[in-house]
Amino acid sequence: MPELPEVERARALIAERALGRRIATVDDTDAYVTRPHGPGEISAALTGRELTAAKRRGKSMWIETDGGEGPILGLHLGMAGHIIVDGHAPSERKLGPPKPVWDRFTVEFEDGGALVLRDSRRLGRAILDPRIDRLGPDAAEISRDDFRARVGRGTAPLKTRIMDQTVLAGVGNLLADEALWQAELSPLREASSLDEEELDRLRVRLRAAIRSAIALGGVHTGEFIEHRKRDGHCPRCGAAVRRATVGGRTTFWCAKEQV
DNA sequence: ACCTATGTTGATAC
DNA sequence: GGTATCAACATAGG
Repeated sequence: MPELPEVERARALIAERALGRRIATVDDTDAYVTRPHGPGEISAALTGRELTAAKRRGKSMWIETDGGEGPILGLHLGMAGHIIVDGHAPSERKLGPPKPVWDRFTVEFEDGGALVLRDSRRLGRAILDPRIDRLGPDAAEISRDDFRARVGRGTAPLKTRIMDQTVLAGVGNLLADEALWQAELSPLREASSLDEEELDRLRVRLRAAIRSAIALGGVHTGEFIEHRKRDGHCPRCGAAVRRATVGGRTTFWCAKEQV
């Protein structure tokens, strides 16, 4: 489920519970999650370092060490990853019974606690010195002018455009459907066909949806999300929701209101 | 049992 | 460069 709101909650968890602690050992033996690093490479770089900052842009987060002087640990939750610190999760939703094999990457501290990347699907990542320069501006921070210029162009469908992480960082499939529903815009609209009023409306609604999701616990708390299913109905007007594949992702929208 | 679906990203081809 | 498609992983559900 991780989109921007879930990642922000994970980042906040790290900031609250893991900063100021020194690394004793690192389990980086999952070669897939830590690719392209070799086994022991991340461990060698991080052992003995102190975690000093936890930052985020879109769905990517990273932890600085030794006041920014040490190596940077990049973390990505993929499609099913969670961050656990000393057994605490961000409490955004029930975690199923964890299996030890789901702990793909672990940082143990000198005080005995640990930070774990728990990921049933193994599509999360833990790498050194992640490249965040390819990401667009964070979806929660982007300015009005920047949003107009970056989103309002191209021939791709609007939904595809706002999910392009190089255009705007942080919007996933569910958040996209929620924001487009809030803004009453069709996911199929050609991105460059939006006027400034529509772009501004989308930005405002998107930011509101993000803030709400962070506060309430995740994107699944969105007002439209529970109606986002086959035979669902629009919670505003009652019209049947339409379903289609847009940009390779399953998409639901109110065909009556979203134009 | 078998098939389809799934919140992300990246590689590849046109 | 922009856009579309598929694959990577593993699990859940009809």
